[in-house]
Amino acid sequence: MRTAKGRDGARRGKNGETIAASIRFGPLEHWVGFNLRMAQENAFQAFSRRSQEIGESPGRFATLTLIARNPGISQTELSHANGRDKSSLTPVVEDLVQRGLVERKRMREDRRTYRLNLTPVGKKTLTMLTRCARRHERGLDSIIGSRDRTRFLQILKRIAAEIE
Amino acid sequence: MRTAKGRDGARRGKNGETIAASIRFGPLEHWVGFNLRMAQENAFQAFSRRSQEIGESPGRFATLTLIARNPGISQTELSHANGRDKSSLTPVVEDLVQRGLVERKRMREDRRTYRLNLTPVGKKTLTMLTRCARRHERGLDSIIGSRDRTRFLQILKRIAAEIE
DNA sequence: AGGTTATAGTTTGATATCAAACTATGTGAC
DNA sequence: GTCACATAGTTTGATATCAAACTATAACCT
Repeated sequence: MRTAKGRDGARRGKNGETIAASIRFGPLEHWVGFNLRMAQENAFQAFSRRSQEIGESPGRFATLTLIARNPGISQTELSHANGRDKSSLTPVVEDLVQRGLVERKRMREDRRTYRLNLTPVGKKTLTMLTRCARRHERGLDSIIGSRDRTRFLQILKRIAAEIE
Repeated sequence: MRTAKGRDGARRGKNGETIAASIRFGPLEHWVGFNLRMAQENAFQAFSRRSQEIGESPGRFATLTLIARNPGISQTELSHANGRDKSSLTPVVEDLVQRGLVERKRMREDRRTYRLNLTPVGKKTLTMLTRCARRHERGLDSIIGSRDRTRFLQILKRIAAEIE
């Protein structure tokens, strides 16, 4: 076990174990890009664990929410709203339809387009996932602190919207 | 062109185009997890475009920086520091060694472990990538604003460290 | 109508990632 | 010394993603 090899200072890896200590991050330490990635990936992993407890993939959550809130949404609209390429959505929708969470109908007016809607089963699943997400958010909130939360969220939104 | 189909309100997709408008995000709007993902992914894409201009993959940047700052680091230490599984690093290191950016030597004391170091070519590449990253950071800084930057960074670090 | 162009969704090929199984070395107990 | 166990790195198999090519419809212009 040669983790701390003479130098000192401890740090936590994503599974909570103490990692090699003594790692120098140099400029990464102070750069937003790197820390944004670390925060997002760790938060995503945490949510992933939670949603696996109820047997759903974490990526399904935003998809189901967007369908629930926008009944009849098309796949392309959905993929944009969710920040993914439309081609990524093909297998996801296929799976959701397969498992009876989502209903998919061709539009009359434009037979290229599908309309997506949640089935009752889909709504039930979304309810459970939403409970998961709320617990997850409570965890995040307690880390961020209620004083900074609004500002923090605003900055995240601005980054997503304005970075070029 | 049937993007805005009677409803209103505009929004920007990741390539800057106006997207379907009228999408309702429901609770996602106010949730940190979702907005963290959107911010990170858009920021990463932006950096990706920049680093492609100099012909390097964006993921190489953190890797090279960590090697530069921790000469002789092992692959496992590096993967932890970078928040990736050690197995993900195998092809990356192979590529970097192949292209002469990184030098890789077996340790005497422990012949399971490799030591990684930058070659002169690797250092030069890192210098260019660092310039890219600095431009990227300036973009982020101007979005965040200097008043909130420190606090924002601190929160990101706390999320990465504390979320479970 | 016919031809051009745009759009919705799928397919295909590439990349990045993880987790678990594996190989090889090393460490410690006895 | 030898056997059980731990560790460093690789391999393998699965997943998620993108981008570009493709199919089918639709819209528009003449």
